[in-house]
Amino acid sequence: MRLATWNVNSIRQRERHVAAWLARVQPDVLFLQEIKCQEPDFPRAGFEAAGYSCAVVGQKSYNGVAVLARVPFEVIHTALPGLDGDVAAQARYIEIEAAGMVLIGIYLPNGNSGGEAGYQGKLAFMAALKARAEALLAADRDFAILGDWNVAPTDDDYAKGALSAGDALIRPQTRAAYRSIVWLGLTDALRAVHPTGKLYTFWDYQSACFQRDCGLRIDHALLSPQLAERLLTAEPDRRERGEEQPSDHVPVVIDLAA
DNA sequence: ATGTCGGCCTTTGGCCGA
Repeated sequence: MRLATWNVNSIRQRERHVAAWLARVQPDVLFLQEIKCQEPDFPRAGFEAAGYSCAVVGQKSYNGVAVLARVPFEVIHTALPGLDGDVAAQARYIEIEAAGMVLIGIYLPNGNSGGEAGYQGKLAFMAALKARAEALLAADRDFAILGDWNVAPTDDDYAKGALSAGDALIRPQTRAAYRSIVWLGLTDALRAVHPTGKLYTFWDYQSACFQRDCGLRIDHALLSPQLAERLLTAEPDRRERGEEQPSDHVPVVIDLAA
């Protein structure tokens, strides 16, 4: 079972990249973030022709998530249960059931815009996500949460100079909230496979960041305990960042046994 | 060197978000 997540920074700009990537990597389930369109404008036809069913949670201009899957699935939630306020109206969450698992795709608020209220929205999203994970653990479900978390969990997870001190991606409260989710008993798949050292999933378009490997690890896949026992590999696909007109994020691919 | 993208309105440039 191959799971993946990719912030594509506009699906209409990246349709060909995604189609080629599906053909090359053959994921069973791919979560997308920042599709930046409403559901009717999602270019589903090409993906469906390639054997991938699509579920889309879109909005105009910003945000937007989707899932493409070549295994049968059912959409369970299109918004994060328990979340209120402005951020709750944004297209940032999709939850499906597939192959006996609950699979969640998220686009967590960046938290650097909108002042302190914007940052509080990020924390509110993380609190509600923690509650959702707790509920799934209590129900003894196998689950994974994949997506753009907009959190660089430790100092190994961003290049020096890639972020300013006080950035919402590394604020202590941000990291504490991330840890509190992991510490429920989940496994950060990339770090389970690559425990130390530089490991990035995003390079800013500005200042030749990719050429200088001035990146961030902000796209994560967290696995519930029983799924973690099935973890085989977890890799960022850096190759995609070197393609023509790439997204600023690369896909993260997780392989589970059976 | 406030540097690059994407979307959209205020629309052929400026703004926001990232």
